[in-house]
Amino acid sequence: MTAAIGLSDNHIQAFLRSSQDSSGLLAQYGVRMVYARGEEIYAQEEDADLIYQVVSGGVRTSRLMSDGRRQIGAFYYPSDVFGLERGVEHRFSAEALGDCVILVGKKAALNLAAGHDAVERFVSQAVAQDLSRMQDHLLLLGRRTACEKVASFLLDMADRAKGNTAELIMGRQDMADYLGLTIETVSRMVTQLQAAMIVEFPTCRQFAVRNRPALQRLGG
Amino acid sequence: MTAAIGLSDNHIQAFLRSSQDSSGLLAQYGVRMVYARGEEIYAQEEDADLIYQVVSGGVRTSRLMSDGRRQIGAFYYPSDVFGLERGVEHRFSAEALGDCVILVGKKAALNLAAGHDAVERFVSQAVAQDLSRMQDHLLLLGRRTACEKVASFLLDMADRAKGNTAELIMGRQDMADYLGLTIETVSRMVTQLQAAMIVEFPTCRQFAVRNRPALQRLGG
DNA sequence: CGCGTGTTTGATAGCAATCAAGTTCTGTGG
DNA sequence: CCACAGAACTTGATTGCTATCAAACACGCG
Repeated sequence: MTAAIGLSDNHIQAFLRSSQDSSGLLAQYGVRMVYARGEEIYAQEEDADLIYQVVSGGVRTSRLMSDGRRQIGAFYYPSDVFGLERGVEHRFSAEALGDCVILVGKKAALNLAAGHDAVERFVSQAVAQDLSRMQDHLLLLGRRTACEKVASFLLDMADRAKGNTAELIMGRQDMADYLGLTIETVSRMVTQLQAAMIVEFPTCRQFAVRNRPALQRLGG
Repeated sequence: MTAAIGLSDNHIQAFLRSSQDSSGLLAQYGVRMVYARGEEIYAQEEDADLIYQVVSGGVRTSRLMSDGRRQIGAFYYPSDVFGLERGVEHRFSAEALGDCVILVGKKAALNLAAGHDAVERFVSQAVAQDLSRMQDHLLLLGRRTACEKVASFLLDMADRAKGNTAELIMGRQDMADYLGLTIETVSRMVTQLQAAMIVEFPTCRQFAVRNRPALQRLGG
């Protein structure tokens, strides 16, 4: 799983533990939890001031409408912090994409243990990242075509993996619910991008970027 | 303008100034600025740690793609705080919808003047609201039909005005760019909702909710 | 009153959803 | 190791919603 972004578990642990900045906060004071594929990490209506950080595996946040339509809010990879979006009442739930390890900490407890400032820096940095990603997501959903959505998504995944190849930790349905498309349309666009020699999928969960400029023209 | 949400400027001033909570922070320590209709409050690439609060009038945040497509991130009404979305680099710009008055404060200066805790409470509350609204917006853009989008929007506007009537501070193009639709489709859906006796538009900027349950069934 | 901007309405086209099979992949048990 | 069942993915045919193109209509303002 961690191989998907090109880092070993050891590297990530080292990074999470580094105390130069506040990014190791949860590694020091959080509780380590293990979730199985599909398991719920928190529910749509539950309320608590918990902060989460991915160690290995991946997480999605999602919201289900009464008629079954679903929107995925974001995908989180190792080192990403999530669970911040639940202010007064939170509206999205979080689920494990595959088997994964998550660090969990209570904000109030972290304040006591690590100091108010460190927690604030930690949280506000995570919030800034979340807001920024969410803005990109808004533009994607509102103003891009199906082809652009998929291109943009693959570009984003490749960038997170810091390379031209990446392993997708989610299936087509999750991609569709993130992009505001149907599973069939996602599949067709992937086929189309492959036919255009822009990306290559050895398997449906792995891909390589073959023509990055073209991909950027579509999705950047 | 302030009449749009059913509060006089005096009421708003009183509210903004109240020192029981941190909501009067900018009223005490911020600078009062006046912007004309359409004027830019901050640009897409500019970077500064300024916080803004609407006193009267309204504000939109928007992002423009190179080919002219535009996505509006949010609309802000009197007492709303904005400008928080610009973490590392901010991607949206903010413009005045009509002539409006805005309070502006530098975060660093506010920390000195009002204390770290007060500023943090102020900011984190505003961030929570922003995140929550943004999540609703994501669902709206990704998984709702044109009719549902417009219904949801009108419901939201009526709720913000705390009543069954409201004055829209934005035109059809702004609505369209917020909802991820074209101006023609927005217009058609408004006509349709009117024909169904669900809402009524005396003028294109004013409306009354006639059948709230029906509107909620569509947009809730 | 006439112009310009903003909105509505109409006709048509096109993209993505839906409905419907196939095909590949994955995990399990023989 | 192979055979099989179920799930996930892909492909095809068709429909339908929303965009696009085009024109008429309202409203505010000089």
